[in-house]
Amino acid sequence: MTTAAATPQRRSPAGPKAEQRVRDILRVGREVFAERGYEGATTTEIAQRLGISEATIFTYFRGKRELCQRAIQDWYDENIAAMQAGLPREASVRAQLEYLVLTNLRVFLVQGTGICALVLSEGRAKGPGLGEGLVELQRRYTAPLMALLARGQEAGEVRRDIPLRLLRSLVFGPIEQMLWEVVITGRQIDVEASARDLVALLWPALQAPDQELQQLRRLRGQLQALLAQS
Amino acid sequence: MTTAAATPQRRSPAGPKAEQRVRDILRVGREVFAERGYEGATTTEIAQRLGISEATIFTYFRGKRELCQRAIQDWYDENIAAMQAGLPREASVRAQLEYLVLTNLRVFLVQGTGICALVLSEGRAKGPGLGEGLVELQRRYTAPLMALLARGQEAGEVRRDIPLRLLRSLVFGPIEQMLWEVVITGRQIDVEASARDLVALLWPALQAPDQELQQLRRLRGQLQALLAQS
Amino acid sequence: MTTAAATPQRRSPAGPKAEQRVRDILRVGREVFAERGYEGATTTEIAQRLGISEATIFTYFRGKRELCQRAIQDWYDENIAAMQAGLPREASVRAQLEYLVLTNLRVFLVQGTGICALVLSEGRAKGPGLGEGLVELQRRYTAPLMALLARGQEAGEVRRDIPLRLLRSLVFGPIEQMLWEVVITGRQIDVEASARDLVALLWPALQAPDQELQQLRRLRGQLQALLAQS
Amino acid sequence: MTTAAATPQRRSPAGPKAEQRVRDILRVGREVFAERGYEGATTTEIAQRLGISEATIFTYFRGKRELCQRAIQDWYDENIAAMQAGLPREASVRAQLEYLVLTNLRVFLVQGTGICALVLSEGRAKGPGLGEGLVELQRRYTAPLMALLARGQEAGEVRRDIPLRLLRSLVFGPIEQMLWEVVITGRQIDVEASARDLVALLWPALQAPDQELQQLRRLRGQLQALLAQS
DNA sequence: AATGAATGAGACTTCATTCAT
DNA sequence: CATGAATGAAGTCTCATTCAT
Repeated sequence: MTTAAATPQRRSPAGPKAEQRVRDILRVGREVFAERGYEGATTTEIAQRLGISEATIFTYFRGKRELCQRAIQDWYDENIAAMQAGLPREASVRAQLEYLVLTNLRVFLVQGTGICALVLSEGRAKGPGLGEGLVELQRRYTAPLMALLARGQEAGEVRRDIPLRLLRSLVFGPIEQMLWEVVITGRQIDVEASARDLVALLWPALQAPDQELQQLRRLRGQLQALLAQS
Repeated sequence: MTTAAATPQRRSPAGPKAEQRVRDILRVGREVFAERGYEGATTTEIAQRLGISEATIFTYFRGKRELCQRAIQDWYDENIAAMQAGLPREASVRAQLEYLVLTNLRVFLVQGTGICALVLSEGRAKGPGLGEGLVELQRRYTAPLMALLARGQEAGEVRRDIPLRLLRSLVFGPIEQMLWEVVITGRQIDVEASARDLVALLWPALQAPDQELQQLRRLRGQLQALLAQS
Repeated sequence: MTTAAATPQRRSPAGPKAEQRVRDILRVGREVFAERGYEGATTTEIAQRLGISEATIFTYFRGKRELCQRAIQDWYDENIAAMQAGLPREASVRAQLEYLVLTNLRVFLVQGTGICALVLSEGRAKGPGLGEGLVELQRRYTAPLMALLARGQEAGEVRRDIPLRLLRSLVFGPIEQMLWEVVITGRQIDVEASARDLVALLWPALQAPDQELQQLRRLRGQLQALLAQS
Repeated sequence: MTTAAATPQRRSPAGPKAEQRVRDILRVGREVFAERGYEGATTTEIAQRLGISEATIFTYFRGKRELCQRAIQDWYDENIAAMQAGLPREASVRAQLEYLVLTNLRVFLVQGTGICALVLSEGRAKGPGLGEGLVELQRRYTAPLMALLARGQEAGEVRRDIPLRLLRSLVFGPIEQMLWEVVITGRQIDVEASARDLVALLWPALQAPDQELQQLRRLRGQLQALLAQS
């Protein structure tokens, strides 16, 4: 009796107008989820900000959860693209690192940390939460930095004796900390100076010890010269 | 004449049995809030896990918010105490730093990062949320590290040219990152090794540049000896 | 920066069907509040009597309090309008008074005294209760009688030496008493006869003493005539 | 199996101490019910004001309803007794009327109108409410006035052509109105002057028309004298 | 006799979601 | 396609009442 063919779910209508609708809802959805968190956000508010009916949202999305997931995904896609697009691949490793740090700071300071907090707090929800694809997104998000660090290692500018993961934490960790400080205290900061300072602070730790050794050898030479003079 | 008499507050019981109840509820409340976040947690679930009636919870706490606040505060109090109690004040600055890093990693890895995420995500809630006393708690939580860094500066072992705040971020940031990695990927790590590695990684960045100079001078002495031998 | 954005208000629907719903809910709400008092009434009962979901009530009203306030206001508006519409302004003061008394009796006997009791008992509630606009409504409700009494005073038919307030009490007081008797004992009364009787009873007390003097003078004339005949 | 003997409900312990407890609870219960209304009052508040446990209340009363009923009854008993005790039975009917009016005003103005409102609003509750014995209590409460009016009728000082019930309404109605005015507006009044004024206002309406005739006859005599002189 | 402690029942309210139009 | 209208399910919280101690 029951035909094997799945009922064609009449969701997500197609067409250029429809695409615009989807984009609008995603944009505002992102805003609201970022401001209020997943549970705190309501479809009512999203619909009201758009000036449309709540029901319309459900014409384009299967539910609140899906909308939120897609909003997060969109945010990642945008920022991953931006991160990769602007990277000055010809510059020095350190310069590229500065670019990535600066861009990361900007992403959050300009767009708010809401999405970040959203991901952090919803990513850990028990049961089948939002967090399905988050690991992969996070991986892609941090990919440019990972690649850069790898290139740095190859070039002998970044130490090889520490797992990349740990180095990544060393970079992203302080960034996040700085952001929370801004959020909590409300104090404004000079983004570019902060990026420069942070990289200056991190750079010695990232550098390869053998690199240090080379420096020391160079130093030894210099010292020899010095000693000769004294 | 008919001045508004304040509605009487239902006092929470105060006997010895009561104290145990309060502890139980706080313990389970902490669990659930950590797992689900403030909005996602329900008094129903807390009561069910305890095998008690929902009403009982409200006999001991004025409401969900108060329960959550006290759960967070409890968590902080416990860990602040633990952090200060075990600190080897006679050891070197670096050894003390290792202790703090290790303890922080343990705190979260053993107890879960839920509370941390809870604080992070609810701290930013609009309006008069949970975040009343959070700033102060956070300050007390980071106080041991701050004090240590300050002592390090006085001893000339930690660079003075960078604000303490930034140095703190440099320490806590990577810790948090490592924790997230554990949570997200589910991979276990060797806590003690990780702590050692992280400090080794951080130490050069924390050291005072003039300290480096001193090292170089010591190095020069050694080099002189070396040179003499060669 | 993260200023608390007002939570968006769920707007009540505004279509033509919606208006009917609002009217229905107000009608039944008035009934239930009248029967049970504010605290005693439940949204559950109102919804059940209407055969709708409780949630529907909250689609149209912000809450129980608002529903009750609007129900009371509606009741007042209806009756104030009715009172003023039917007043025979060309008739004698006494005839108009009879009309007002009769209408008042009818208002309560037909619609029940519930709303009246509701207003009386909730008007005194501690704190910011329902009683916000009640004083004003009550003023408007008694306005026709007050105006009539004032006109009576100007026309020399109502005594001027007593504050209007007291005269008003003299009229409304017994009306209310009669109503309670009906309610409590359940005995039916002849509304029109009662109104006539009550006015007959009140009239001497309302009349101006100098008016009495005039009557006595008239009487004196009649007496003179009488005396002459005797 | 089930013995016919009713289980002896172990309620209302006896003894002199117990009686004091009952009195205390009734006293405070009256206060709270008067302030908050039946639904608004809580056993919690009553217990707290007494400094005893909630459970104790239920040792002496079967439940909230019973407590409230007995509190109301007590109030009536007290005031009925007071009303009858102080009545100057030797004075004129009018003087006795003034006493009753004054006492009624005092009862409410001193003790608050809470109980009055309580009776009014709970007396009409649907189902088996508090209102069981209220009719009888109300009858006894108004008995002194009824008796006085009856004596007045016998003495020819109060008109006989109007049912006593209506005359009673004529007296109590305005009293109640005045009270509500005091409660609502919060304005203080001179109780004794108000009582005098009200009786002065009512007296003509209460007087027997044949009494009036007698007055007119007396007047006629006086008029004759007057006419003779003129 | 008094109470500390617990709770069942039920209140108001919110919100994601559905469906006929 | 968009939506007005309705609602089931669930949430937080209150309170009269019971019972072992």
